[in-house]
Amino acid sequence: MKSIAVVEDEPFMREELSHLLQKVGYQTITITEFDHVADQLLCLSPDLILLDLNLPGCSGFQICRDIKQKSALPVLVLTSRDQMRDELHALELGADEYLTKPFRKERLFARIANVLKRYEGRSNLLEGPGFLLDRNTYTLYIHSRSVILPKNQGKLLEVFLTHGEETVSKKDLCLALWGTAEYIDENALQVNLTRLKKTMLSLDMHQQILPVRGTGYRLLKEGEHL
Amino acid sequence: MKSIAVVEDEPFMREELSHLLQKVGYQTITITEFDHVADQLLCLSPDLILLDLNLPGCSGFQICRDIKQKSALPVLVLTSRDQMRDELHALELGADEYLTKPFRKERLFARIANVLKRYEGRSNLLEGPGFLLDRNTYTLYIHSRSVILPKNQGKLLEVFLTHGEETVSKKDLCLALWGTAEYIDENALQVNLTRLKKTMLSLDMHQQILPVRGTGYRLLKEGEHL
DNA sequence: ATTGGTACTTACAGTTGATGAAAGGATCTG
DNA sequence: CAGATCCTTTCATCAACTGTAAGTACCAAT
Repeated sequence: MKSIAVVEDEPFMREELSHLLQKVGYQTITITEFDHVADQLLCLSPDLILLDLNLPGCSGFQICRDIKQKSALPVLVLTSRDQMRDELHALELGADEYLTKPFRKERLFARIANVLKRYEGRSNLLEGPGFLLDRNTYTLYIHSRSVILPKNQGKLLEVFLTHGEETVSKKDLCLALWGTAEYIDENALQVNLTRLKKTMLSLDMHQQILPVRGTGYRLLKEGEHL
Repeated sequence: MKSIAVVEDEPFMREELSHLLQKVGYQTITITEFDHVADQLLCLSPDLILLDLNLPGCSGFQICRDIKQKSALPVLVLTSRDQMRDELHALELGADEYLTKPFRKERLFARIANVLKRYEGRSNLLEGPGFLLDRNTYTLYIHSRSVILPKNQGKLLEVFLTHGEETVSKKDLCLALWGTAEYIDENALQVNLTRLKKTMLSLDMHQQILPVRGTGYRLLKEGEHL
């Protein structure tokens, strides 16, 4: 069953929404504490977020931005503000849909189904700057092309992506490749890294892998120049 | 530059749209012949389709369905009908967005940008009933899982999907596999079909491949039982 | 500048998995 | 039942990924 997080401060509305959604077969999670909403949501990681814009003490826009920055969770903005500016703003921030209150429940359901369908199968897609990586198959999507990375290269790239811009120790890399750090074959790791670098180059990925002497490796930050 | 196909029968509106879109940096393709619209669009394969529902002599719904069945091109339905029923219907058929006329151009642009962003990198995804197939890598997405099909199985599935529910001749299948129908190795084709069937079974795909005696093969229709 | 350590490159061979050939079995249709 | 059509299994070949090995380039401190 798909779960939907309802972020809405007005208690009656919140209950109503939750009830409606449950009736058509969704599991609902209601947010009642409006501090650190984005963090709460990231922690709960529902299948979809219904987000009201008018919240006490915090901006719905900000929440939307935070969520989109730190995850790929779908966000459906639901609000009584009927301002064009708001809608454009929300969409710019990465909201997936925008509905104004009052709404017909059929419309809401249709939009929810639409967004959920749209996200189907993306659950194991890792987002990198300018590309996507499927954690299962190590299929890499970049500039409307797609390539299958060899397993080892995929694993390495996956580790780098999940570590953001921090340095990843060789131990961790070996662990990811062979499940053990016991016997570290530095050379094999080295060769695999070289191969990954080569394929990344051939795909015009501006992302680069830099050595951190004596420690490990890290991704070149966006906009960073050596 | 992204290209947008405008499907709109009213000449003034069509020109207006085309002009607006060009001003903000899109290349536009206007459809002026309303026979076989879906085929025209598939052939042109623009980055996005702006589709009016009220067309002379053909149903916008049908066009939408056809397009979605044979491709994964993004469709933004734009219409003067303000019926809830139409909107729900369009969304069910797979439309990506629904806007009613009259519209503010900012809203249109925002939605277009939204849809385009959403489709980024997915240009070569083929949509089947309940799954997606990457035509490049033959990565299959189903039930939030993903599997890489061997090239031959991928090619076969691709052919079936692009043929909808029609029967595909063995000649066509051989052509897809080996680029030639000259020397048809019936057996090799057979073996590859069997393999595809097996993997489809193992993935719980309710879709099945049926033989059409003496002719070729076809996909089991949705909901059809043997 | 030299030197020891670290990072990189290249070539090669083993392994794995996809493919097509072959042969025989199952199923359909008249 | 007979002939055609369709299916299954097994096996050898081939391509691609991987680790090994050996050697080269780079760096940083003395």
